[in-house]
Amino acid sequence: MATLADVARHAGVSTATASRIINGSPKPVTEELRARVLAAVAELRYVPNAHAQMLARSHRNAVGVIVHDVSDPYFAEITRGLQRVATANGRLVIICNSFRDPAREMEYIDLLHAHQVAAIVIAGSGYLDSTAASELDDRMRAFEATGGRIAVIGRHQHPGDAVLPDNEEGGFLAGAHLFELGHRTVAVIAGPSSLTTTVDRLAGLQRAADQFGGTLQVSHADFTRDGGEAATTEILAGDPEVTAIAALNDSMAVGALAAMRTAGRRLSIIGFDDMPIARDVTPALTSVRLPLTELGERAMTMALDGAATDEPRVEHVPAELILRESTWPLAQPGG
Amino acid sequence: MATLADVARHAGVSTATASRIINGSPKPVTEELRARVLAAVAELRYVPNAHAQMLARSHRNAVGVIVHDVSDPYFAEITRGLQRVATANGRLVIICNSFRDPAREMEYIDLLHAHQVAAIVIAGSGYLDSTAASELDDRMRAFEATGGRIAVIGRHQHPGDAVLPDNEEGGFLAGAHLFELGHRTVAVIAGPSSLTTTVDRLAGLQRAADQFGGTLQVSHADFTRDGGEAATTEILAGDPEVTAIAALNDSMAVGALAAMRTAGRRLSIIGFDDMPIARDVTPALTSVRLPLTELGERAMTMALDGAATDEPRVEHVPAELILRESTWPLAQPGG
DNA sequence: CGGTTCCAGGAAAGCGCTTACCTCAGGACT
DNA sequence: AGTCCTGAGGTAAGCGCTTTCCTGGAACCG
Repeated sequence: MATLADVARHAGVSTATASRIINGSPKPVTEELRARVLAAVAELRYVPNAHAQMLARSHRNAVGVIVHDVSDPYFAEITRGLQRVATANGRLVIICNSFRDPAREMEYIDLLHAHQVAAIVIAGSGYLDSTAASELDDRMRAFEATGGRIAVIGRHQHPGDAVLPDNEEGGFLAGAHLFELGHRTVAVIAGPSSLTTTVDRLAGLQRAADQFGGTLQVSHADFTRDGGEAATTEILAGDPEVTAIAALNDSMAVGALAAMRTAGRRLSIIGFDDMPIARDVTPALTSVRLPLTELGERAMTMALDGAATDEPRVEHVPAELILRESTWPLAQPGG
Repeated sequence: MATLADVARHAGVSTATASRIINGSPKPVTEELRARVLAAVAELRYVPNAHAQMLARSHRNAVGVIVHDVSDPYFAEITRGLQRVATANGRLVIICNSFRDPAREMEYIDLLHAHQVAAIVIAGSGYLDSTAASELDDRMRAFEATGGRIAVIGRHQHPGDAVLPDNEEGGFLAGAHLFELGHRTVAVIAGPSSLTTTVDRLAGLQRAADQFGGTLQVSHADFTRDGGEAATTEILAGDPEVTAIAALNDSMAVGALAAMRTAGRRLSIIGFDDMPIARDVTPALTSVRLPLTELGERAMTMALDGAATDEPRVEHVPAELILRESTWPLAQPGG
């Protein structure tokens, strides 16, 4: 493993000079030395040790990202936005999957902290469990105390920079849409009740139910396609009053579609997030859109130009109803 | 920012003792000192500087992953497998998106090299451009020369550890299936011709065509859904002899389905990769399955227990045809 | 020509940790 | 009583790099 010292020796200069040349420091250097050093670098295949650099400069270059699961399309979209902004700013991105486990999340915060990242972006619903939440806050605060910035996406209970999709409003939009179509009893396939996303969307749905005088039948699944399929199978076997389904994300809605196909039934269904797949299933899914990539971009932007302001900045991002073919007026089944 | 020295001072011990206690070194220490140090750690919210640790130990802990694009479901699946194995081994994973750009890929190799990762896994088709390929090889070799391990997924031209899905055989499977159903002229929506994945799958398809006496009409897209949709629109407007389509990945196949729906036409279509979405579109997509998560797991396993063997290890992973509803015998259109 | 500026380049002090080696008691042994 | 351990803890030498400060000589001035 070639070191700077090797390069310097090889080129017959001091490490100081070699370092300056390699990093293109403003200090003037003779062309000849520069050439010698560069030649040595090439010959020795020298690659600077990033850890030593980090230690010597106090410059923090990397940024950390904690998501529930990158391979979930929802987070994949967010991550895409995060990465775009980060790499545009020349930052190295370290991505961590928390798998919705607060403990793991804390570990990762410490890990990223230890790696001296300049900022951490945490995406994904928060935890209702207040012990977990406050321990997390502790960790975040410790990190921020050392000059790091934290931005969260969709986690409004954290007091700090945040970009917040309006989940409550989204829930209301979904509910209002269904009730306006004449549905009176709507089955809701919710996510885990420990997540704020679930709670918020549910709250919006409930507000719509109250306002339109409808009824909600809530069951809980795990935000996965298969969970949605299973939940729907039960719904179809249950209360015949149910004429429409609201799934709290598109993955579960897709599973619901499969269950209905299997059962040979067709209820109106609305999803959430408007993931790319929504327009490619049959019927194309009506969904409450959240601009995921944009959420990521905004959060990373916020995290990177941190320190500019000292008081928490909060950006709200509205939800939007995307009408497609999976919802129809109650009177004319079969849409 | 609290340092080890701060903790030591606070607890009234030397940094050596503090370090030993914090890292749980085997050296025996009085209970009292241990308690004092741990208390200081908690009070000061001390988090060790990972860079300093890396530098002091010569231990390499992180592993790097380079993929074309994590938010592409194909790579999301692979990444999932990579992560599973890596975190199970207590490794930090650094994920980099090359966006199919060899130059960026080289940058990332150097970056990961600089970060002293223990291993690098590169997933995704290689580049046919021989200049790019050889420069890449150069970089990899330099990294390996310092004791790092490299494993590639689906890139057979790299001389080193590799796990290789059998793309050629997959292409053959797809072609054979279509020709056996009685189709004689098959339109192929290929990926960029600069990628080996494209070339290999195409070769298999061609072998099937030769063997069954069929004809291929190849057009190139970019492996995206929209690219597939556009290509299909052209195909439908072209040669009426075409009765089936082979898309070289599922994303493009999904786009093709959309184009057919728009045009009101229904040709048999087969996809590639068997991504999760394949079973949820209508008609459900017949596809050549590659065990993506497994590819990731195997590659990471290989990369991590490196140095065990010195000669390159190559694992071949077979492709498998998954029959669904998007292909049917030529005689009975409408499947 | 002596003195003042410049300027290219080097010496060396860290950055925050780990760890090999050393010290110093107290106890066991001959 | 004198020698040797042995266990608990400290000292300090790096790990590979950056950067401040210093040096020696060339260029410039009156």
